[in-house]
Amino acid sequence: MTQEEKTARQDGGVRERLLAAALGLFNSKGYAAASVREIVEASGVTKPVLYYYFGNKEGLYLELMNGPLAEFESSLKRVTAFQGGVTERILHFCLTILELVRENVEVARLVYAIYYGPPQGAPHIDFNTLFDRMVESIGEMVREGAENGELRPDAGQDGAWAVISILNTAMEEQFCHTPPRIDGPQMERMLRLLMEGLAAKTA
Amino acid sequence: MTQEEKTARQDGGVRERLLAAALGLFNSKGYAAASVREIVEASGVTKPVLYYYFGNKEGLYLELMNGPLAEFESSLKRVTAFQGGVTERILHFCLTILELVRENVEVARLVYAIYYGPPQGAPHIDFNTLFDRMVESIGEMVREGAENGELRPDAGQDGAWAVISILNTAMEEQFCHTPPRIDGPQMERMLRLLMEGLAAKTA
DNA sequence: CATGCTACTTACCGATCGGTAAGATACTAA
DNA sequence: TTAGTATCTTACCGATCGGTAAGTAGCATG
Repeated sequence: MTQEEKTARQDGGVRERLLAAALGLFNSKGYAAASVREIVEASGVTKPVLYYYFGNKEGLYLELMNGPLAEFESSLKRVTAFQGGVTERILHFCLTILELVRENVEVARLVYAIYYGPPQGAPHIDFNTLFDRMVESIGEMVREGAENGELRPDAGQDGAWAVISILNTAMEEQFCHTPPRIDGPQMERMLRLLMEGLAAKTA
Repeated sequence: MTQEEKTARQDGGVRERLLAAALGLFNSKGYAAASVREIVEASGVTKPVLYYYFGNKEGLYLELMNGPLAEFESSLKRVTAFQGGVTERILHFCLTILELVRENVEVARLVYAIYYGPPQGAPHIDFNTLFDRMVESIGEMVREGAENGELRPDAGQDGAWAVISILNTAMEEQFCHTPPRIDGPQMERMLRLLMEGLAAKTA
């Protein structure tokens, strides 16, 4: 066996296979009802391998979550750098987030299931900071819009939450329906209707 | 033992206690992770009693769901009878639905967990018709408003879905946060902002 | 009192659960 | 070749799972 073959054994993709299988099964059955036995069977390895790589079921779950979460969080940071009028910035923000969700539907689905569902014995993961970050960013944009006269002065919290509602529901649609009943263009149109209600009155 | 005491034994509330315990545990742990043992323990009876009344775990779950679902559905029918301008009708509709959710937070929480989460081995319950009914009612009101000139002619699907988004997110807030970040009055303000964007242009 | 029914208990079942000890295999370095 | 390490397997563990058979207690009726 050569050095490359050693690499192949070391990096035979066991970790990735386990993570992929776990994602699928946690999504389709939930944490509690997805057994270690079926996860390893779907990965083509034996049970102690899972314990070798991840310590236990919880460790697998935490690693499954923490990777995409960090990625999503860094993407969230980047998207707030967009420049333009407030309406265009809000649209850009929401469309980018929605695209992110569409590119990671399975992970997003699991995140939402965890957020809305019971823990099922799974270790606690706090998604609030992520969602709160989005709420905050949108709130900041609406506030700026109200201050610079682009949006009505009383747009504030209510306006921000109305934007968040449209984004949130559009995101949820990506994994609740096949095909989703709301796509990017439709969410944009919805937001534009709302932004008209938020617009400063010039008459 | 008298006839009243017989009644007491027959109606000692065992069914209700089992349903209440199941609701709490399904909500806090999920269907799969909530065991029959802990449900009966929380009810103060023994395991075969659950099987006596409900046949099995699935039967308990189905009965737990079907009761409130039927109630929610009949409430939904009644709420569409309200008369008034389209904006007022939409507001009334959404506020009533939100109030219904607030009065049945535990059931609503479980419904959402089921809707967004994996089945966990639980029997399938179709919530789509319920949600679809709401989507349809709101769509109908927006359509009427566009036809009678109260709303802009292109309000249609996008406007309806924007309303649904706000209602949906407000509903979810009732069990995601304590206290919820969106209450009835705030949802109303959000909807009014949106309705301004949907309003027919008279200028 | 005997019988039948309802509501409930005790004790048990086979199956599956997450996890682990002991061992085997492959590889590398000395 | 030996020793150590990484990666993996077989076989097993105690605990819990949903479910059930057999029995008991309470009650009403004839």
